[in-house]
Amino acid sequence: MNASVNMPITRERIVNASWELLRECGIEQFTMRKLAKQLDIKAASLYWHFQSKQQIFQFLANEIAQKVVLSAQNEGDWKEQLYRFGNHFRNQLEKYPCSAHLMIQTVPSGAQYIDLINHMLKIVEPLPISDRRKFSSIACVLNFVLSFELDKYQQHKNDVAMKGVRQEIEPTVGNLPEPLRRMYLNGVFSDLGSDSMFQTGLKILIFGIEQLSMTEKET
Amino acid sequence: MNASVNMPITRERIVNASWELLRECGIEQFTMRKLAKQLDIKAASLYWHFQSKQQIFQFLANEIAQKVVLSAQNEGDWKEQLYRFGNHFRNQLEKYPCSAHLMIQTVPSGAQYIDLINHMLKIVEPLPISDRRKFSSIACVLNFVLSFELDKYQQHKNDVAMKGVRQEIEPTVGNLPEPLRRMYLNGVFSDLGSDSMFQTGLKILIFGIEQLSMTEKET
DNA sequence: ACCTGAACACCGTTCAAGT
DNA sequence: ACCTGAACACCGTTCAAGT
Repeated sequence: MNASVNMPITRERIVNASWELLRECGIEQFTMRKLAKQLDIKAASLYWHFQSKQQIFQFLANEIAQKVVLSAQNEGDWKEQLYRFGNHFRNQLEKYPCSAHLMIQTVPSGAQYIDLINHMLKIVEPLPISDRRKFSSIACVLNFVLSFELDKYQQHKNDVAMKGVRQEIEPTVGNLPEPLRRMYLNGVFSDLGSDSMFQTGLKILIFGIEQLSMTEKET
Repeated sequence: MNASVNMPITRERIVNASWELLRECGIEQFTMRKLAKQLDIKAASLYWHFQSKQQIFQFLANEIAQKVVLSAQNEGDWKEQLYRFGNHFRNQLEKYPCSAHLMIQTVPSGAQYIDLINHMLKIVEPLPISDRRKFSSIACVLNFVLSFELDKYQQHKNDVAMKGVRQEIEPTVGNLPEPLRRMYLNGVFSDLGSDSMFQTGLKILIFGIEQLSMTEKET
């Protein structure tokens, strides 16, 4: 598959091939044997460079975290920063296949992951709330962005699975309960992973964090 | 394993055994062969009752969704309702093993899942915002609760994996960056899946949704 | 109708052996 | 140091055959 015939196998080449394989097959079809084939070696050879499949995934997740932190920029007050960061984070996730899956499956022990958390903590640092609440706040944002991408991936998978099998879902529209039915007919579901939905969610979170700080101040 | 020697295999018995197996092994070790062994039958037999492992998972997820909707009660204004529902949802998820995993992996096509969405939509129905924003709002809440349980599960897995290997994490505390270091020393991480963290997250979301409605009204 | 034996086409991982 | 052959201990799923 790979053009390079005799280039030595490096960690970097394995990582590149992994991204390619993830893009082609998705994470559930990602296989050590397929990965090896892509590099024109045998599966067993991979274990000289990485001690397990899980470790490869960890490495990929760390790479994403690193990219996110490195290319992030902080300007403006905490609200602007958090808003910008949310969007930036999402943009980065979209560049890598299965990125959200990788980050969720991963134990957040890598240095890059820690940097990511810390970067977010610094944004909410000036807020007049307890450390616990700061942490809760950024956990919300992090989980929101990740699960947003996760949902989009799931939905895309459903879409390709349902290809042409629309007749199985169409008849059920009739007995959808209200208000779901109305929303479905208004096409609310067609923009399930859309940008506007993301912006709304992020807005909710930032509004909420702001409000949390304000009520805290009073007490 | 099961006491019943000659009871016929029913869908219900398979489902019960599945819950048991999930509780014992977790979702990643859930195996058709193990499930069969628990019922004193062969793996192949399961395929007469369910067409695939995925379908069993779907069924379990639907069962959770159903329980959540059925035992939910709506009192008070939308804020109270949403707050109560968030807690109720989480309580139900905690009763079932791997519940969040099941619900995330699942395609939200089952009637029970639809009822769940619809139940939440009804709560935010009186809000003066567009349908799209209503949908975004409840998606946020849903994802929050699910990813909260997901994180807790992950963290628990890490804990048992790290059992007695503390010395590998302890030395790194020294070079944790600020403000993460301070928070770690203050024990913020010890209550990672705690109730107070959940309440804070939920509060943020509800505050945020409220704020969203207020700014919408102005325009 | 319901269950099983036996197989198929895979997995991740290990390890002695090769170069 | 780096790679492979061959195996181990599994998977989910199918299907002819049994009762």
